[in-house]
Amino acid sequence: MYWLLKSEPDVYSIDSLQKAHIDFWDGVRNYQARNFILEMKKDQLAFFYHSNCKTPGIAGLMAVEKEAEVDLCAFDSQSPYFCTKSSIEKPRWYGASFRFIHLWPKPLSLQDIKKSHFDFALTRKGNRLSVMPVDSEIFLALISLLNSTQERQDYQWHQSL
DNA sequence: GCCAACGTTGGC
DNA sequence: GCCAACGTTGGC
Repeated sequence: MYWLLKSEPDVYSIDSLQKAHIDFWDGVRNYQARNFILEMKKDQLAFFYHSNCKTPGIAGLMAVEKEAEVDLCAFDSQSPYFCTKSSIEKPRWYGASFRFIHLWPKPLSLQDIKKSHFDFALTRKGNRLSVMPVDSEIFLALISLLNSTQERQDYQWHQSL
C-alpha cells in the first residue's frame, strides 16, 4: 500500500522534511486518518501533499521510517494539537515517522491530478482527509506524471534507485 | 440515538 | 476571505 499525507506548507513543507531528513508526523486529529497511520508499515512510500496554499499538489515523496507511535503533543497544553481526551494511560492520537525520499522541482498540481480522472479519494468532492491510501496503479501513474513534467532527466525519480 | 449548532478543512 | 462539505458536540 502507498499513502498520501497533506500538510500546509506554511506549517510544515517538503523542504522542512528534506532538511530534517527524518521527522515525526504529528497533529493528525481525525479518526479515519489516524487509523490509516496505524496501518502504515516501515518503508512504505507516501506522497507529501501541500494543501491550503497557492498551488496545492504533490510536492515530494517520503517513506515510513518508523511505524505508529503515540502523538505526545496531544498531552502538551501549549501545543495547537493539545487534546484533553488523550492521556498517557489511554492515548487517542498517533503519528508515524517519515524519511525524505525525493522532491520534484515541479510539483504536480491538484489541477493536473484532476485532469487524469483517477478514481482517487483526493479528487473526490468534499474530501478532507489528511491521510489517505493510494492504489499502486494510481501511485505509479502519479510518479510517471511527476517525472514526465520535469525539465531535466536527473529530476526524475524511479523506484529502482 | 437524533439532529441543530458549531468548528474545521481546504479549494478557489 | 468565502463557503461547501464534512466531523464533532451536546441537549433532549
